Amino acid sequence: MGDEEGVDPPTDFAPDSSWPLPVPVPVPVPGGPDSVSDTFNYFFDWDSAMLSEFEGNLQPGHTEEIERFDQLDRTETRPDLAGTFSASESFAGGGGSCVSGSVTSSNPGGSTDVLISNPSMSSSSSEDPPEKSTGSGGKPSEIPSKVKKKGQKRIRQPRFAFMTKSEVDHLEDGYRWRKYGQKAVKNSPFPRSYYRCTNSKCTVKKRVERSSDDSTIVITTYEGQHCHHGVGFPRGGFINHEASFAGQLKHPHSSPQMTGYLGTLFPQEYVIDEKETMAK
DNA sequence: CGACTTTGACCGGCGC
DNA sequence: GCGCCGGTCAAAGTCG
Repeated sequence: MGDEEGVDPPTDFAPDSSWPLPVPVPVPVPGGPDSVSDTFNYFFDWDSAMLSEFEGNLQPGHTEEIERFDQLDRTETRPDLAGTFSASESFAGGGGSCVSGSVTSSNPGGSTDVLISNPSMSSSSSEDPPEKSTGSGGKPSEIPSKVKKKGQKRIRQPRFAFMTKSEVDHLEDGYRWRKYGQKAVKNSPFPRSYYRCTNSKCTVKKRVERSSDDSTIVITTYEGQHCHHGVGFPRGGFINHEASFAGQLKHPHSSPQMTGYLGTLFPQEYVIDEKETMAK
């Protein structure tokens, strides 16, 4: 009945519902801008990662993995970790937003709680600020025009970044995004745009910026994980090029169809096999 | 009219 | 302690 009527995420992380976030092509940014290099410090064995994700989703233990992954994310700048994580460890917990923290919930009856359950979700929840009361004691209740939830430490969600060669900054990925900010980044002539999933129950965010090294390369960093289907998203269907992208990665050398598919949907010149391209 | 983008300001973390 | 910088907010503007 209603448990899978489209809007609500299925009870649990079914492979077709919670997208393993796009595709973190393991691209070591060449000389990378410090702002992103940390993200790229991870070198996933994406093949395994994807498999792990799909297979592991249904396992009850993924909760722990999520937390673990979250920790990994926080260790970001540890080069020693690069290439050390096995995909199953690092990606299986790709979970983020909708589960972060406590997880999942899966709340068969309603997905709403899922979001709120995350104590660390300080940044978002803008939709329904429960009570930012934390006033932190510093600010007078006098309406600080821009009062933020203080006192709460911002814990980042697991992030995945990938580079795509494209002329457009904002690539279609099957989800609707609302831009909530743009900032000039240091060491880069290009601004960085901040997007948030328009789904009120979803706190996934993504940053989009162009590589200062190669302006044709768009660096997209996802934070969190969708807990809903993309727009017009047929269950299990790949409409999202990033998802397709993922599929492509699973068969980097034997999926000509996917390549064609991508080409059809997205005229831009996407670099699918960046492992090769960037490796040069 | 609602949804989305733009943009300036604010806040917190971090390095010096 | 101070300043820089990334990230976010929210008012105003734009568009369909």
